[in-house]
Amino acid sequence: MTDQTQTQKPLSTKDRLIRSSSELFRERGYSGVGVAEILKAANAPKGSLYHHFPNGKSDLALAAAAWASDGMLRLITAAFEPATSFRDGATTFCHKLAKLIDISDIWNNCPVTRTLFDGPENTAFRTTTEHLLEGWISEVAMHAERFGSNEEEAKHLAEHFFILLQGGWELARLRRSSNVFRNLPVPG
Amino acid sequence: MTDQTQTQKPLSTKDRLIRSSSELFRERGYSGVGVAEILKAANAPKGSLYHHFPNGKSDLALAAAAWASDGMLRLITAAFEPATSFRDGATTFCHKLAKLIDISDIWNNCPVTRTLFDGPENTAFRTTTEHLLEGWISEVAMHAERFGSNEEEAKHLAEHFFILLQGGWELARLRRSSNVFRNLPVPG
Amino acid sequence: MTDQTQTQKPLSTKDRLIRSSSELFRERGYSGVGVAEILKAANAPKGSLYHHFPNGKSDLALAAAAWASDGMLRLITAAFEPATSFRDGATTFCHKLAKLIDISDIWNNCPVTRTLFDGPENTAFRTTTEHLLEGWISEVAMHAERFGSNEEEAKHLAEHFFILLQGGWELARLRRSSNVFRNLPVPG
Amino acid sequence: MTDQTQTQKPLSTKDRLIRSSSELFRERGYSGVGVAEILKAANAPKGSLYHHFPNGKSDLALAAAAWASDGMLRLITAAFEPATSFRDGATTFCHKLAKLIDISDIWNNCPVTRTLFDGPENTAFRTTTEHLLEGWISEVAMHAERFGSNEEEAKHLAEHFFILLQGGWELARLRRSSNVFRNLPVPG
DNA sequence: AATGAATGAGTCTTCATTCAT
DNA sequence: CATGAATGAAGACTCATTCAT
Repeated sequence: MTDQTQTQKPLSTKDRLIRSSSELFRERGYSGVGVAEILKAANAPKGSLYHHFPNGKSDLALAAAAWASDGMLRLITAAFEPATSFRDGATTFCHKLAKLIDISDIWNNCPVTRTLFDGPENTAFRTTTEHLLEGWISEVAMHAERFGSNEEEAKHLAEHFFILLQGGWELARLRRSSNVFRNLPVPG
Repeated sequence: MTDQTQTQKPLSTKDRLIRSSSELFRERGYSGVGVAEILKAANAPKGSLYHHFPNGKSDLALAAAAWASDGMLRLITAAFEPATSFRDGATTFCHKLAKLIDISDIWNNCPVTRTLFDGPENTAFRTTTEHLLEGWISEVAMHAERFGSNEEEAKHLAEHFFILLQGGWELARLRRSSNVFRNLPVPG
Repeated sequence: MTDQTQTQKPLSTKDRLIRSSSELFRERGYSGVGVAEILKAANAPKGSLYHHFPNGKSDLALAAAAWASDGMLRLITAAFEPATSFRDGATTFCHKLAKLIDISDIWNNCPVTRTLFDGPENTAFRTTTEHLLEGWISEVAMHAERFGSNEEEAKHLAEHFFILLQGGWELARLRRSSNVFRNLPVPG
Repeated sequence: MTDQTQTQKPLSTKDRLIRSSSELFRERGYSGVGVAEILKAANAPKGSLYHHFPNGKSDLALAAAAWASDGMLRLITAAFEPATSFRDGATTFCHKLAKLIDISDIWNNCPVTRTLFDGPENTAFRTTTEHLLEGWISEVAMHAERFGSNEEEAKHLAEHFFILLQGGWELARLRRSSNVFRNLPVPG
């Protein structure tokens, strides 16, 4: 359904690095994952990382977060586009996310905050984090407007939903249960 | 009113270790803080950490999270006890937290998740995290019951509030603004 | 007058590699310069170094030192040929060198010792170093004979001058002043 | 005769690091020696270097150069103090140095320039290099004054001698012969 | 209870080189 | 000749912990 999952031909080293590291960072955070581990998971040789990502681990984390963020945007689209109302879209999104969590534990963490909030505190990390997460919010806001909200309302709805999503991830991790998302008090 | 703030006499080495590390862990996460840095911040001699905390950094992180969690519990009590309704208490809490964030950036992170979710994945960490955070939830639920909710409703209210709090911390960090808490859509 | 300076047409990749690396090696020594940096300075593609210099960096260093040594020989000739005495030639040489140092810092290092004494200790490096530097000495000795010295005297004069030159480079670097060469106690 | 050589009791880890690295740096230059090699030569564990020298290799190089420079100062004193004239002292120094070169090849390089001129180009390295080498020059100048030179003459004599010493090291290395020093055209 | 040296596994990164195209 | 991906050994350095005093 998406390039991310349907690809059949073997992935390039660069793509393997992005995907493997994305999963690892999401699971254990930027500082919790070593370069050696990433290389092993991606089945890539040591120096190859620095060919594709001159700044090494940090460059890779930025790319990994961006890639994972794309996945979230697709999930948002898949939930909200066919919906009949904002609340309907939000609820669908939560159930889809819960299902993904059940399938693979890595979904039980925000790929962006887990990867980038735990990283070095530099401009590149801040800028990318803002760009990606504000992208989620404006995407959701766009759907809210589509369902009749004015710009102001849409913005608030989207931010509210974002807060629930992030907080939901924390409670879901604490409770080790995807049901947190199934019961999320979604606005609308 | 509390040991945490009123103490005048010089703190013991152990207490200095707990407080200093608590701030550092909250700011940069478990893996983001080195033992050397903690010792320097606490002005504690090299080997002294292992005298008070035989298991070293991880023991200290558990103690630091517990100490910081106590501070949050006191903040909950201070907000909800004199309140006239759950919503009133929740709103007061949010404003108090926003003020603390304005005073010191370290409040702009959940001291427990930042310290323990980023740490080693072992039983002690899981158990302590659950104990501390569920403690927050049941404390809030207790106040909800006090304001008339039945047990079931109170539990939901408290969980909802917990989710908003955790999600609020993420958005506040993204936006670098304590106003996120002043505008939090508190339930009640 | 020389290929080295008058060439107008664009240099070949090989020549660009030799010139760029020669400057870099002279500035920072063999181990102080990375292959990547040389390729960037020469604007040469990655694998191209190994096309022209099968043994890579070390081959290139040998060629770079030889090229730079030629420049020194030309400087010797330019100073001693029109001179009226050995001392006159030596003094002229020192002033010419001082001027070059003022123009570009790279002249403030012996291109041969800086490039080859700092390199791998193998036969090729030793042989080339000897060949180049003894070439300087016999060139100077040749001029000494031209001015009337017998073979023995000429050899001593040339070695003495060589020692002053090498030592001068060290003191000039220490003092960061080309005047060291203007005041060199030249023999003759 | 000196602390440097007469010590009988086992050296501390720190001293072993300084002495071993001093020899290695003098032989192959700052960039030519790896930390692992130093640790092996000093029989010291990995982390121990950073306990004694917080800035690692560069700190160690500064200490090693200072230690070796002390040795040179002692050699200067031993040659000039009992001398009957500057030229006598200078000649004695050259013969002593030649003997040391015959005993151990490491003496056939200036311990300071080889260690520090090849290192990172920062203020600490520049300052230390100047301090140490100007120390040699003023020590020699002091002896020149003792033998009757006025301040100006003494300074020139010392600089001249320094240049011959440094240049001598280069020619001695090129020729692989300590006789260069035995025939050095010492001033006086 | 305090101290600072010792320890070595582990960190990320750079290196010169080789390979396939 | 040119290109850029691949390669892994080696680079310097940091880490939490242990030990002897």
